Amino acid sequence: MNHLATSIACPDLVRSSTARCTASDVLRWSGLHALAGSDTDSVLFSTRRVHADGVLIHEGQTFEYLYCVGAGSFKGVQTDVEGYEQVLGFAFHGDVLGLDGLYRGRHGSGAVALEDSTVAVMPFLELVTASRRLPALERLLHHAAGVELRHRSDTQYLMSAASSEVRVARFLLHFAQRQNALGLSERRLRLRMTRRDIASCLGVAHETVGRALTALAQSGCITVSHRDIEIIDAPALHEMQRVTRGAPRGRSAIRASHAMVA
Amino acid sequence: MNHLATSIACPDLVRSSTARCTASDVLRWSGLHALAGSDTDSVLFSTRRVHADGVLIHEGQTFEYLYCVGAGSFKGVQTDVEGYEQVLGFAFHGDVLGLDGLYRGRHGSGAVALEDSTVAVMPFLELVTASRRLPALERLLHHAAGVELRHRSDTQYLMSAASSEVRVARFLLHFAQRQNALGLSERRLRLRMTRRDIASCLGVAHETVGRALTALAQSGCITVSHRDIEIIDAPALHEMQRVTRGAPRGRSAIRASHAMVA
DNA sequence: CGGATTGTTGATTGGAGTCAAAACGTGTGG
DNA sequence: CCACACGTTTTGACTCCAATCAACAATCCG
Repeated sequence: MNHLATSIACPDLVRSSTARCTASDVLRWSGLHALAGSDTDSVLFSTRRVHADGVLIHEGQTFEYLYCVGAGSFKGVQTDVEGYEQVLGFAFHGDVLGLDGLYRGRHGSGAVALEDSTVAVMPFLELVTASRRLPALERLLHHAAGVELRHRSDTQYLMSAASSEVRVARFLLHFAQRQNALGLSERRLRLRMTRRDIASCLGVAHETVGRALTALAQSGCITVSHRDIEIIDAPALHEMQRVTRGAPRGRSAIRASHAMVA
Repeated sequence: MNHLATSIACPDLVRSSTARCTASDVLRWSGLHALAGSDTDSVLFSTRRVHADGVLIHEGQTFEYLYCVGAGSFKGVQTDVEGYEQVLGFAFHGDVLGLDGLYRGRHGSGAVALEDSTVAVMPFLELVTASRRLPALERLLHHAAGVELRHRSDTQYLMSAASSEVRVARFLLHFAQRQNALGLSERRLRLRMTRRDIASCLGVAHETVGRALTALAQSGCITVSHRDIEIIDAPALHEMQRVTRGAPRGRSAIRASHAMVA
């Protein structure tokens, strides 16, 4: 996967300070295979290894780099004055981290590795200037922003569910969908994060996440073994996940489709 | 504020199809005053009026335009299969709508006007090509993405609060802060949205929003009259808003600052 | 004026937060 | 290799907050 074009020949033992990857690699990681070409092969990024629980981005840090996850996984966090750590979301292979630094040149949220991980380090200003020559890099940036916004919406959707069981069911389905998009199994899930991280992200107590998981297991939807979860009855999970807050009493959806503006 | 440069002389009766504004206007609306110059004066956008409850962006619509709010306000919505309308956030003067269309070229969420409003219509592809010549437009795009991501984080923070009263207090403070950033009063707030919209955004029942408001009023923090809210005791509101889920039991914040990776 | 939407208030009840304790896993150092 | 400490996970019991249902008042429309 790594084109070590001009670099050292021992891929496995490359020092993190010297390891490099190309923009084409990043494009492929992000799912933009068609945009990887000979021109982007010549754009090199350094890579950085982050061990489990290591901090890739500190909250409040000045914005300099964007990172693309090559291997491993991260959680996005925001710590409030009380020291409570709110988990904003999770990032996996191909996701770009650090985009919130676009606001006022400071990272409003941090990124912490859930396991030993590797990222491509993309200096933002260089990326921008290079993107004026290379539309592929421009597309990469826009795509990354779109994906990030999409993930935020999804997370809000998770949190909006009324019951905790529904939230957990949605979380599992969402997780499975992302795994599937990466070519992994959508049935066998290995959770990289703790129950507490999930709980923070869903806005419930961490005990509640556990209870919801055992409840879902007892109803036959899933099996749970530590952090390994297997989805047994996906349709049942989907059915469970549908229940939202309140009845669709208003006809707001209908009204909306009427209220089209020319 | 609007430069009706070459247009008709009766501003109030201008047809939406003919009204125009310049990129400099949009830059100023977004707070990027320093970037507005003679070069951006020559870039024209058409404007569009949307009456109250009018739909600016339909969910699922193909992505063509970005919109910058010139006057009025909007809510971002996502309707699920059941017809339940989840409010993702609110947009005011200077906010850019439609960025979630960057993901797969379709708008994942819609935008509905809370009152009669006006937006600048920016064709995305034209904006991108123009931005290669004009760094100011490039900056505009990045700034808009940063602001959008910031708003999403803020909304997640609102929803993460344990008690409903805290959520509402945070919502008011957040709202006041945005009003203040626009040069409006941070004490006198006029809510443009219904209690139900707020409730959806905060993830609580709409009755609960009302109860929380009356409770905050009875404790002397605020006064409430319909949709007009005055913040009487801002420090007390801040104090109220601090309470988060659970005690700061772990030393995660401390550990994080130790776990710096080179 | 009348209908619909919005907002408020009350009574009830279930669900989830909280506290507590124990089982389980993991990694560390003796 | 074992012992120990620490974090994670699970389970239980209790309490209370907020969802829900319901009725009503206020407001905004045409």
